[in-house]
Amino acid sequence: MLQSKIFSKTLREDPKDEVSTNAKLLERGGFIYKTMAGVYDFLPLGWRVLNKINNIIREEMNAVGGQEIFLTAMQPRERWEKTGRWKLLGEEVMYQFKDRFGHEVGLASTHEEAVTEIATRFIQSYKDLPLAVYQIQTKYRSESRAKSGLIRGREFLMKDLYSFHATTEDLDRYYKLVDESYLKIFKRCGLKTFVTEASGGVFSKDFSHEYQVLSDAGEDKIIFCSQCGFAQNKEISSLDEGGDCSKCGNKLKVGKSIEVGNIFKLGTKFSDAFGLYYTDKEGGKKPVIMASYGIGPGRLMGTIVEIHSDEDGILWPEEVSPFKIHLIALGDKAKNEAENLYKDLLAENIEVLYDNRGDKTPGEKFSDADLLGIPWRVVVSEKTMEKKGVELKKRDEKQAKIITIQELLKIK
RNA sequence: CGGGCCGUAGUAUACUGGUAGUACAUCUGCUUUGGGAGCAGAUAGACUGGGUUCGAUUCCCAGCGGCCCGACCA
Repeated sequence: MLQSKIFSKTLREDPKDEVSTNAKLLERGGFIYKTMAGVYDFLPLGWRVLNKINNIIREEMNAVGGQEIFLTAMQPRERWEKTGRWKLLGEEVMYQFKDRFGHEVGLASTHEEAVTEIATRFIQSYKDLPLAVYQIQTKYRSESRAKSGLIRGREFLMKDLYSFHATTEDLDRYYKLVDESYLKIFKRCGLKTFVTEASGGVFSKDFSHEYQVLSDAGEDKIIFCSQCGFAQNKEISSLDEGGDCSKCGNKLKVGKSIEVGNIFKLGTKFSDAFGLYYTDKEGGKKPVIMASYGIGPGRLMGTIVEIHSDEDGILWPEEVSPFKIHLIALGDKAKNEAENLYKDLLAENIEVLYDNRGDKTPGEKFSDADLLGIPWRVVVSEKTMEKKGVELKKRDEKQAKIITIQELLKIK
């Protein structure tokens, strides 16, 4: 991609109406644009990052047998009446309105109702189980207070996986599988998460589990053991800071954290409401046992910025970076050389953002490179041409080195 | 939803009861090219509505919008 043509521009100053690191850096870098509080547009760079994250999630969801689907945001009131949540969620987070024919519709803030209703058509026998479906889809929530950029919005992307089981044993087996899958996802996104015990809600006396990333930008508080990884949400925990970890004896700490994902056993709440039953081997009729598993890709993106940034800008972990290489041409004399290198990199299928802007000074290009946070910076200039190579610098290192173009093309 | 702070060019900021200045960005020309470059010129701005006033961007009220704290968070 040519930086001179990109549908965004970097800003020199922090936007005055943002305080959180992720919002400031993502807006300054031109990754996102704010349409209203808690509602952000994704511009080319941001959309690339978001899709990198989504694809990591897809790979891991497919690996645990998830089938990707895409459900509607707009849904009729009647569906939500089955669980009594039309009123409940309407009073809290759900956008509801009448269309011009007077039909009452709502924008889904979650999809248990939808997926359970659909499942009643396709799950009838124990032979249809287990089953897992997921989507990456836009959710709407009328949050009383949007905050912290991408961390808490009113329109946001969510990956939601729903699993259906004949027995609690099978649900437990799959729950564990998804837990491992989630840890892979967050690791690939460059995040260290604490699997945190949290309230299971009114329908389960088990814990649910949240994936928490320690960060001052977070709105949750967890008590955790940095040695063995045990963690509980402070909302439900009776443990105290400085106490001993019951698992390993280490001292417990308390910290603010961002919830980037959660997994939750639903039991038969939705199956009962929609009449989702299956016939077992003996011919008996039984409710399907369900669980749901969420990850917010946009929130994940914001969290990555909170964790991986310095005073100059973002440091994208390689797997989610919008590009692998940021190629910078300095000066007219280096233009042809840089142009050729750009083509060579493209031919090798290396993702490269090429700063071909002719009217920017070196300082501005370097500052932009630091802000955008692409892991590898490659400079072509008169100086590097004299040395018969190009300059390579990692975003998280101070020192640059000169390497040959042949070496560069092999870095993949 | 309660409380606080705040709305001035694309961005960030000044000053002002007599219609607004600076920097960056943008455009033109020339120069320049290793950490936000120089000269000359150009374009561009008071959230909305009401009130006070001869006159309001400025003062007052309301609305709308943004951020922060708190409550809430399927």
